[in-house]
Amino acid sequence: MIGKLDRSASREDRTAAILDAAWVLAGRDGVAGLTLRGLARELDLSQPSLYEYFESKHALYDALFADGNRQLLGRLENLRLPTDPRRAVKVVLRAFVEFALADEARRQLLFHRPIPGFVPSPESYAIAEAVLARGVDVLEAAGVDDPADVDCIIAMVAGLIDSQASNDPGGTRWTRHLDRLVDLYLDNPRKDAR
Amino acid sequence: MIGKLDRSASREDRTAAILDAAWVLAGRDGVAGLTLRGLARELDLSQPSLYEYFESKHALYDALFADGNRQLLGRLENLRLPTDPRRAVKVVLRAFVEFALADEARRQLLFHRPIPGFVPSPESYAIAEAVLARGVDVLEAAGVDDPADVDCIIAMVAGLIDSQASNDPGGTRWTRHLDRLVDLYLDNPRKDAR
DNA sequence: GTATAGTGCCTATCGATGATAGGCAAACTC
DNA sequence: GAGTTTGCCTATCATCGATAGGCACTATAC
Repeated sequence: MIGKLDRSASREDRTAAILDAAWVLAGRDGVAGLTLRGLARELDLSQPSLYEYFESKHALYDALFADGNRQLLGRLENLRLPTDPRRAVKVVLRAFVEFALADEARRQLLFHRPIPGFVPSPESYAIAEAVLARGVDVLEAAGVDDPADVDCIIAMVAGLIDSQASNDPGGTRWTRHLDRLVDLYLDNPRKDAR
Repeated sequence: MIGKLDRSASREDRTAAILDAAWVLAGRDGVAGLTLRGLARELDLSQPSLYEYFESKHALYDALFADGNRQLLGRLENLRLPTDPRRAVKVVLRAFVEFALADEARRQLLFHRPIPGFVPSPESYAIAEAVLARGVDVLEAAGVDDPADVDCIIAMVAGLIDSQASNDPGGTRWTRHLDRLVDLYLDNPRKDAR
């Protein structure tokens, strides 16, 4: 039991408490292992009562998706960035990687589609796009002016995160190469025909 | 209806026919959207009868996983490789990427874990490892002797595939950079302290 | 002060899913 | 030809997300 839902709290606080409990259960049983009955049990609620807060299980996942992306956006916004643009890129990407790898359930929900049929709502996806925009900003400040190079760097970082999480969770077998690969990509922009 | 199960065929052929039908349904409804009742209906079988061939739904997924990896291994083995080791690397990785992107359901099943709780059996996973070993062989022939560099290249390719499938399915926005990035990684091995 | 509407929760139930129990008939084995 | 195995069936189970409908409390309107 995580804790009864405080019936005297505001609706907003109660919704947040449900999300917190959902994160705990998702961490324990996996994102896809989350059940409404289990969540309700932890909150000392009946399962149908959860529908007072989320109109479907997918809506709950959508709220978790938005919540996680807000956490990430907040973390990126609070970073103290070095003045050197290249160092700033490394700080931002490192923070991103560490955030992604800090919570397996959150990583799966935010960066993969572990739930059959779940697609984030446009409102929630907008938060994820704000995160991406923050990364693109820092990259552009470091001289990455070709969108193709941005694509490559994003894909490289995603590849490192996935390999790390899948094959060496908790370790640094892949993430230790982040800074070196950032330098490699920044030093070798695509020779395009602009 | 895909086709009734031929009751006079050998057990092996019937099992293969079930897998073929499962691939079709997975392609239509998604890997996770596959249901035993739906599969049985396509084969003109009752749902419990499928348990004569697979002891659980996860066992069916395991057979699909093995089947897909065998397809991939066969494709890699049949490649005519250029004598130039670097060109050989590009041919192998390109074949890998194209195989992964040719079938979305297969890609998800082989390279992600779209099914909650499904983990490939050791026997099936061994086939996936044989695929990986084939890639490592070709990389080593091209002078990649540091396992860390192998890790980085694998992660890079995985990142390209995932970005391509997620954000531009059917296009070439990421995969078009494969050859250039291969050159980049091969020309810049990790400077280690061996 | 009281009628009305909304909120929050409940029990009971639905349809779908994977899985199991148990039975029946054909085919194979010795 | 008796016994076993194979392959299939119907019936049913527990669990899941979702819905229906009702009860109590609160807030608002008049």
